[in-house]
Amino acid sequence: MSAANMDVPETIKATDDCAVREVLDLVGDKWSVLIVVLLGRRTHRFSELHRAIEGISQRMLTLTLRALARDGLVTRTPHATVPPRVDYELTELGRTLLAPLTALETWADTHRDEIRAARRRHDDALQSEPRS
Amino acid sequence: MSAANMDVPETIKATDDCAVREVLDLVGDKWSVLIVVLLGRRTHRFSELHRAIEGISQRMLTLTLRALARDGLVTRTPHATVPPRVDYELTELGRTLLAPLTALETWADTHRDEIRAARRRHDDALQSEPRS
DNA sequence: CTGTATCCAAACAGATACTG
DNA sequence: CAGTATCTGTTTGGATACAG
Repeated sequence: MSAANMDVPETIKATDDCAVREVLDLVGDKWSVLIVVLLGRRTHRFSELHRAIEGISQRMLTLTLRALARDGLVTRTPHATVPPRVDYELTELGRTLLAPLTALETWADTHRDEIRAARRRHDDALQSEPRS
Repeated sequence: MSAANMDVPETIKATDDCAVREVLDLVGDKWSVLIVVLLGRRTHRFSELHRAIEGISQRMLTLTLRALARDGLVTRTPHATVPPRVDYELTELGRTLLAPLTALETWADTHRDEIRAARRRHDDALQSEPRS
């Protein structure tokens, strides 16, 4: 825990003091974490990312990278070559995010089956007792 | 890490093998983590959550709770009293999520200022060199 | 190659009114 | 009290065409 839990305020404002919300606003979208994880492995250029992340559109890749750069998680390095080439790399700040992200990933790996089981159980229950 | 990182596949499919994506699909929305954190403190009833989470609509609270219940993260316990009363509680699975969530929260707390600084720096740079 | 611009469809989310 | 139903506005994201 981050020191003592302060006062443990009874009321939480989503837009306010909640730190988790901030992270989620940063990387809670569809593609950010994938990009961060990929860049955690090594520097990638635009087209590499585009190929690596199956299903992402050019538009979303651009937008997501721009947001990550704005938040100081990745750097954008254009090379004045022909053809042009742009490298994306994790910043120091971005690299620090890898650890907690990995923790989440581990959790997902560990409990993936439980979640699926719970979901099946829940959905089955709806089938057997749609008796209002 | 969850054992050896497999093959470290070069290509990641967003809908596929990425475990992080699964967690984010679970709690990556606007309200889920807040609810999980609140329920991590103690059991809450519907109206308590509604009051505690400033800004959430009844609709979103219902939908989010339903999703969390479906994924096996919270339990829903209706009491046949007058007036009716429904208690929401974290499941064992839900409680295991608190740790990685806290890790993220800590990260956010720690780096919040850096992010804001990076954002300002970035936005200022756009002001000073809109020279195409 | 690395984007931008535009258009459009679907998902998301709030407000409000109503029900058991 | 604890929802459900509906309607609507906003946001998100893909497809496509085009540009430096």
